[in-house]
Amino acid sequence: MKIATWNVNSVRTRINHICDWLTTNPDVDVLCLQETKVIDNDFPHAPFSDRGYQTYIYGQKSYNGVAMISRSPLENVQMGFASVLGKIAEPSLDDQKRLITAQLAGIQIVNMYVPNGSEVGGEKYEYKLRWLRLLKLYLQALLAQSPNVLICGDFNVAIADIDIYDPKNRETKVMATDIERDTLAEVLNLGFQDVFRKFEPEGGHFSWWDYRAGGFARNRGWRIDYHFLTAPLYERATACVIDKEPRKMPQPSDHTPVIVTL
Amino acid sequence: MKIATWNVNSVRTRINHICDWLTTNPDVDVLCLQETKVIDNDFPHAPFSDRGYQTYIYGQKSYNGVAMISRSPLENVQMGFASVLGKIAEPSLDDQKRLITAQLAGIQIVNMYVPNGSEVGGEKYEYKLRWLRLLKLYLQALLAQSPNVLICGDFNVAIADIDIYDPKNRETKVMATDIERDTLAEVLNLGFQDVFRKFEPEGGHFSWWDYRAGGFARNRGWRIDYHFLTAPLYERATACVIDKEPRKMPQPSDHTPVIVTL
DNA sequence: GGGACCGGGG
DNA sequence: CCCCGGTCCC
Repeated sequence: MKIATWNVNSVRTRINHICDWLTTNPDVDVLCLQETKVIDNDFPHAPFSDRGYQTYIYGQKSYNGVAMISRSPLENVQMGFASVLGKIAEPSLDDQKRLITAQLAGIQIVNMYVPNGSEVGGEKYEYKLRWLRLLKLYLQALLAQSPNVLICGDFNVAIADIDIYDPKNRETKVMATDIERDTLAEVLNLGFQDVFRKFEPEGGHFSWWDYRAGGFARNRGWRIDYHFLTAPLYERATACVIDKEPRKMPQPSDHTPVIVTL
Repeated sequence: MKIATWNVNSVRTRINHICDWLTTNPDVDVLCLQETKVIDNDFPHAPFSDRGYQTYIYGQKSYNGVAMISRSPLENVQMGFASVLGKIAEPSLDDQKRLITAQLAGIQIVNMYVPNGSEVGGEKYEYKLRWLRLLKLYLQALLAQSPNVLICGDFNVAIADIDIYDPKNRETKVMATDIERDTLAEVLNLGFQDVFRKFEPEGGHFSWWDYRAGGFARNRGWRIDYHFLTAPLYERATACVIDKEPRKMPQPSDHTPVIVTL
């Protein structure tokens, strides 16, 4: 089974890129999208259903939005924190549509778009940290039901220095501060491992390059898109690759897909 | 000699269409553009100079803007009413960049983008009529200097019922009212003839189709782009054609080129 | 419907 | 740098 994650930065703008990518990657079973940036009523279902995919969407206007595109029907699709946790202490953490989960073949797949955080120490940064803390409770609840949990998406955190083209002054950079790393580590310590690192110990592998200042041309990237797997899935995994091809196309997303093979 | 007029609805958005069109129409000597929608500092000169064309521009931010693209250098380029008339009674008629003229091989070529008028009877409609009245004085001044005057561009008036796909209720439609026609006729009565009609008496030939409601697919068009010629040039003319091909391309301008052969 | 600008977000 | 959503204009 192949599961992919891709922050597409608008599913409508990128629909042709996504369809072309599915055509050249027909063995991908589930594609997890982030930043669909579209309300559910306007989601382009037809391009996917025409190609034989099911679509599961959780969108909002303008910002955020996640979706799962699957060859086979998914089961028990749940959107947002509250759908899993019941009443949550800070309901505003579900205002932004960033989290969808479903089951396929005994695997609990969680697709997420972690808040970016904007500026270190700002209000959005604090929201990001609170979001990650609630994510821990959310995943605890899922882990209580299944040992096979895969979480993937745009985590907006480079978890190690080798995941940033230039980690200098990283404490000033959102996505790179110790507190973000530690807060995410608290989540991952529930029993999730970075499957990309099972196969690739070296740095210099990135999943996002800023549109500005020729980030991609100069390979000034960050690895912020991941698949984190619980032990049974981690053992099963036979590959995890970053596909840089879509980032080379005209008018690309700033992110590129990451694919895990189980 | 071939002279073309084309309202491109943004020269930057349409630059590839324009260059492709020049490549397939290498015998066009002068291309008059309207609605360049770009300030002079941002005009894309290079695509034209790379292909061996001179560029003469008179632009503004967002709206309006005209340009002349020529294989040979043009002479005595003048922008706006005041450059020809000196002080004008209503200087605001030069606030919008809609008028450029130059000479080539003894022909005075005038490239214009007549105000649209927005709604019949409104403030912009009145501005359009005043603009056309000043145009008459402007052309009188040019005619005093040369018998060979060609005026072309987007006139935003369908001069006869056969120039509208459906002339019903035309008194309510801007670009079709008698007062617009009469005001433009006052200009043309200085000695200009519609050279398209030298070769084509039938209706159903249009140069503009609204983007909305499938205007082009249903051929709901208007003929509002013209070449009007003084007698010596009118006699010389051997062809005048509307080239609908660019309007069939993806992401086209709503107007298509009109080419006169002298 | 499709340009352009602006302001917000990354 | 590029996306979105408003607003203006045609």
